Amino acid sequence: MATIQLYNSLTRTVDPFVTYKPGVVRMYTCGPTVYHYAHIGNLRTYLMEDVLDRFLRWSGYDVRRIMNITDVGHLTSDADTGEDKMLAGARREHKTVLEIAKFYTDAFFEDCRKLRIRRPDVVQPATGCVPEMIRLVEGLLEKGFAYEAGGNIYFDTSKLPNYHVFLRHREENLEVGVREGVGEDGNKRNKGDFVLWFTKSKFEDQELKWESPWGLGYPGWHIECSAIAIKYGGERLDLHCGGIDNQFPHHTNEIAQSESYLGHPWCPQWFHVHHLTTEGGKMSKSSGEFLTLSLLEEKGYSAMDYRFFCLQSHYRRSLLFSYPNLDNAKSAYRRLVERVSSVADAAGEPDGNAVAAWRETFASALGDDLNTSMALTVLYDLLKSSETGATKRALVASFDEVLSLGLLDGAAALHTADAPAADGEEDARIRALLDRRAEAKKAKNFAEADAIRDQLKAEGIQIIDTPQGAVWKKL
RNA sequence: GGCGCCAUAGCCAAGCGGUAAGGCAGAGGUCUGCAAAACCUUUAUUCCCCAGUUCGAUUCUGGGUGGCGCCUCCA
Repeated sequence: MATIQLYNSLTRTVDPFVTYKPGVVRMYTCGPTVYHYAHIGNLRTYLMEDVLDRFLRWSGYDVRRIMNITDVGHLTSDADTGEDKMLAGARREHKTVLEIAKFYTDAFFEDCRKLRIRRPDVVQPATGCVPEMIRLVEGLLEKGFAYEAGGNIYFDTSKLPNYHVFLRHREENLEVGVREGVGEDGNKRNKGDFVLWFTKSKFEDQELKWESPWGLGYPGWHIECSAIAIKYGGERLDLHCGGIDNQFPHHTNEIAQSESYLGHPWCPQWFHVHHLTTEGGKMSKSSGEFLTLSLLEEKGYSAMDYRFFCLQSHYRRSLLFSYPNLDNAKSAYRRLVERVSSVADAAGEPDGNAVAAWRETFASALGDDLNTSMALTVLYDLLKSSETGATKRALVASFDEVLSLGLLDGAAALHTADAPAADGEEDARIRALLDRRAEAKKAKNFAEADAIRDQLKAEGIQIIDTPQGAVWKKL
């Protein structure tokens, strides 16, 4: 197993990757809040986590990736004045909360499918784990880490000697209500305290409520991840992932809850993906153009163009999204697939030694804090090298288990020229036009030849002239 | 107010103590009736600025400047 190093947000250094049980990775990745479509910034995080997941598997680890689906309890504010996001979405679309959740969960996984993101081994909606959350809150109350105030249960952050594990915040410097619309909750004993369970909310029309020892209510946001992570990942998690903005308060609160409940350290390694930004700053659903994968597709970009765009950059750097930048990735991806297609059908046996050596180079690029940009360079170097076609083909297939760029599939799709398209009639019509163009060229009637070329181009069909004659492909 | 991250060619982006990877775009070439596609060649005397450490700094330290994020909706 090659050496793997990852930046750890807890230690703030690049550390050797370790697991509690050798060879086994329990990996938790915060999932989407399903009250709206995911934007491409959200998707970047899942995409980079997917590369990590795939790379660990490729390296021989037995990985279990767990993901929650937030379909309840994610408030627009953590004070008890907050409105539930799911409820807001439901109101917007005149549907029930669960209908909304179902619809957007499906939409989310459809985006993931297009982006070739492996489906996590465990996908758990929060609404399916309420008893586990209640048990966790009970445990925290028993151990004295939580208190009841004004009908809600709060976590008492003053009970922890080191609550701010990621950032060196000092309690007195925290500003309450930095963002617009966030009010102060008078029930809290300390500024950092947060709600574990609500029974009282100013939004009494909360649609989903559960019976609990404290009355009819619903869970706070942070408790769902602790409950789901412990249920499926056990008491010792190896790796916890998420967007950088979740470092505080969400992940900080998760650690506080989980470790207080378990009574021992919980997860030693934290992987945070930085933001996709636009010229105006951080991408959000409310401001500016709402950039979804579907929108990119409408504009002529494929999911793989976007995946390539993300892979070119490092997960721990913010990435500037712009259409010119995406155009850049689009043509780079197209050309990459073009190059791969030249070895896609290579016959013969790959050279075992060469395969091992290239795999090692590839592994050390990704093992160095998931340097995807460098991994792509290894791919380019391979394609440029003097290795045989069979060796290249085998390695492209291997690398693509991690990169998941659909390289060989994409290359196969380019071969419409050789293999007639499924629609034989269409193919025959185009071939007839190509023959007419060949005749025209022979007769030096270039005006007609060019007219045919322009006509096909207008239909989205590109003519490629080869020494053996013209072939075509769809653009 | 506090806590962090970042600054490398026209653009994206690696490298992080030994003299600037890779990709896109651009330029030149091969091919072509002309194109397109493909392929080949080429593109930073220099890494935001100023000090310091060092034989040597894009890389380390200090100080600036600029951009971004977090401080209870956020991936």
